[in-house]
Amino acid sequence: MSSRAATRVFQGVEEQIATGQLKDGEKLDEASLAKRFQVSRTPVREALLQLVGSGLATQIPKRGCFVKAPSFREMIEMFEVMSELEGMCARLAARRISDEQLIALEQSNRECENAIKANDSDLYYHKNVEFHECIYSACGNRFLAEETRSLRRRLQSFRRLQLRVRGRMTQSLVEHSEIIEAIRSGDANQADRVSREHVMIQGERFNDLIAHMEQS
Amino acid sequence: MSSRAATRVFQGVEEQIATGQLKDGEKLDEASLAKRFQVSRTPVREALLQLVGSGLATQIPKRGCFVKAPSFREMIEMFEVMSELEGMCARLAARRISDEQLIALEQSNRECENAIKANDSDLYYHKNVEFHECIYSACGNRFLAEETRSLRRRLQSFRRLQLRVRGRMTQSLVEHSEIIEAIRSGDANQADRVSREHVMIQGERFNDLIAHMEQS
DNA sequence: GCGGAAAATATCGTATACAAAAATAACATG
DNA sequence: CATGTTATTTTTGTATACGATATTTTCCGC
Repeated sequence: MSSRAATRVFQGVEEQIATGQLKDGEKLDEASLAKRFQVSRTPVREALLQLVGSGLATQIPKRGCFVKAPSFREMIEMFEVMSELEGMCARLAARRISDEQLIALEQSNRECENAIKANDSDLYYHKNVEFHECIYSACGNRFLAEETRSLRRRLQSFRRLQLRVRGRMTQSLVEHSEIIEAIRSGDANQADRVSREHVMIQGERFNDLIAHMEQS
Repeated sequence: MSSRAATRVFQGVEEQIATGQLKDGEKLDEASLAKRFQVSRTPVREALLQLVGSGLATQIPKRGCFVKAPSFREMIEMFEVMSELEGMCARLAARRISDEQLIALEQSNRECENAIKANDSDLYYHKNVEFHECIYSACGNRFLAEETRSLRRRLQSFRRLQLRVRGRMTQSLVEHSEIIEAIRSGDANQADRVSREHVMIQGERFNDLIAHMEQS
């Protein structure tokens, strides 16, 4: 439980947008949110500011705040950028990774493997984050790492769904191995290429998922 | 004059950070800022939130807000990412640009040329922004365009200095022509490569500039 | 009955007041 | 003199109150 009311509101609304309880275009009324979260308007306003800042809402001057859930198109666009950033991280990591960092990378991939063997998709989810975190740390560009992390967080809620797609975890692991191999051998171009594909495949899976959801 | 006090404070502090009046690590005291800008603490707090959101300040819980001017290293890192994003925009634009957009791109470059002939570096600055804006629009990925714009804004104040470096404007124009040529011929790889270099050269110039400033 | 103007109402942005938490300072005790 | 405890003070976070502006409603003239 966060000590800050503003943070609670922010995360609460964020959650409700991600889960679809708050739909695109819906009005984020300050008074209603204040009542719903049992706080005053002040922290609600701060939360809304942050939501606008992180692109989850839009503020039409003197008209109010509205939910801005990413459209299908925007999701694809975000994946396109994500694949570029992941590729860049891997490319730089291939050149700059230290021995210790390489060991940590390999270790985290083994843990991914164990999670699959245990058929624990939640565990896999976390270990997968760790795997990519290793690459971000190893890219030697903290700004890039932070930007990539930020975008990852934004795609996170959708990403969690993707892993439940049949066979995705195993396939993902194969791709991880390819990434590791490229980084280990210092092949920047290959690391870049494989990482991009790793993300874009998820984008395609996401596509499948949406299509599947729309059918039912 | 902005109608919002919060915005005035935000832009004011942003400006003072960019110009070095507010130095790295300096405390952003709510009460002082409120007095300085002749407003109450409420809009000051909103401004600080936005500053933190855009990475210009850090908030240590229960300790206050502090200026976080990018270090030299961070600047280099940001340029590294910027070159990747610009490259991506150009690469996608090479594949997706429409005839009208291509014409607009060529037009804005001619205007850059005129600005140089008139030796008007301020005008060149704006026309240069327009030139790149054309590419962003043509990349067919609005999310990417917005991210690139955002990072450009963040590097903006430094960028303005770079243009005053001797001969930079003319050199920049040559690079623009190369970018246009690559995009016109639909050579995505070339567009990517040239655009990256276009940005990275600026990064290097920035490096020169800093080195020069440190000497004096 | 319809269009437009004016009043009423809602809502946003800002100011101020208050409460809670933490840092600093002062003090007492060993 | 040092250390631990307590009090003071600073500062943060939240609530509420007020003024301004936009929107809606109502009412009057046509």
